[in-house]
Amino acid sequence: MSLRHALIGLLAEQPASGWDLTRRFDDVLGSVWPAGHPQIYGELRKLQEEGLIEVDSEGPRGRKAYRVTDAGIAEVRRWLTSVDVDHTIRMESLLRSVFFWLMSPEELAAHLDREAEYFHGLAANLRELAAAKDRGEFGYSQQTRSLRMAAEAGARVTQALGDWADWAKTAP
Amino acid sequence: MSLRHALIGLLAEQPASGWDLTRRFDDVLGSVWPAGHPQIYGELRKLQEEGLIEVDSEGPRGRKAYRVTDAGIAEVRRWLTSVDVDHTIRMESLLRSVFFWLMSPEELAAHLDREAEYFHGLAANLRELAAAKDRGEFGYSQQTRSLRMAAEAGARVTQALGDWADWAKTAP
DNA sequence: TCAATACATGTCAATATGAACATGTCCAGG
DNA sequence: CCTGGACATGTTCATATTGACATGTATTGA
Repeated sequence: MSLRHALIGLLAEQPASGWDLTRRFDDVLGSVWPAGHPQIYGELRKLQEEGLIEVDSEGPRGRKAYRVTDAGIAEVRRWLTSVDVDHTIRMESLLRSVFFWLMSPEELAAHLDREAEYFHGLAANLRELAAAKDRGEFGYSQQTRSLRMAAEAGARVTQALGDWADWAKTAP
Repeated sequence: MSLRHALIGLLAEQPASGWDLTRRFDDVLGSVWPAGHPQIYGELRKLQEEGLIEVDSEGPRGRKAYRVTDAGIAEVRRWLTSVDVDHTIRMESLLRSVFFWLMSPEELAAHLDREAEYFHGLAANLRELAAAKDRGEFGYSQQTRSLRMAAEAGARVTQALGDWADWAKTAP
């Protein structure tokens, strides 16, 4: 389970509330690790009980911002450096491709058109995001450089999938 | 939830038991949609109750092979043609990249080396599988052609990730 | 013949995930 | 003033997923 480490990692950048983290998951991590607010609030409580994070400040409307502890940093670093990567790539697009033979040629062509459009569009967005980071629009912090690498990975993967859909349309 | 449709889809190729399906998930679908046998047996029972599959034959050691029904075919086709694709790509490799800044340069370099090796190796395997299919080693059925397309997608995505890891090693 | 291995199905408990419901606060604009 | 929208946190229920445990059968090779 990577959610806890992702939360600690995000808090290592800066203190944030459950609400903040929910939005960051929506924006940044939603496409690779979705998490709704019920899961996030629950996990934050557990992390606090375990001493990996602590309350940083309390704000208006019951807002509670958390901050990472030394133990939390150690834990996320242990995860990054000592825990084997789970290389499962859970992707419905790919799962469906195993069952393309159950679609008519027309249905398949329409499906591949939609997929190609989606992936090429996403790839373009990610390339633009990467270019903006290269232009320095987000500064040059270590965190930004990591996000730059993540954007590059996303751009390459979605480009590959868009190209694949184009290829599949013309495949034997 | 795609598990039920994946099970129906696999049964549409040929009747199979829970055991058979567990192995096919391990072999073929495990890297894009993992499922352990408890989940599979449970889902088969539900699918049978709903009339989407039925028992085809019973064999030694309590083996029960299922076969898809017309309703099952209709349901998987409905999924393929009418249900929006969930484009979430759940991938721990990519999630971790957002937190690379928490690793030392040496740790990161070692990590990227391992990732590059893993993805390039997997890409090579998938390309060889695709080539074997192109040589006709698995026949030329519609199902084989779909698996050929799936292998192509896997090869392109893993190649892109391997290339990305190489790129990231030299990134600013 | 006996033991190891592969076959085959299942339950149970714990955890993860997602959708819906519930509650209340702050702030901006009419 | 008051109302709608964004902020903020939670619970509850249903379902999905994983890992551990449990049971027993057929086959193969020593």
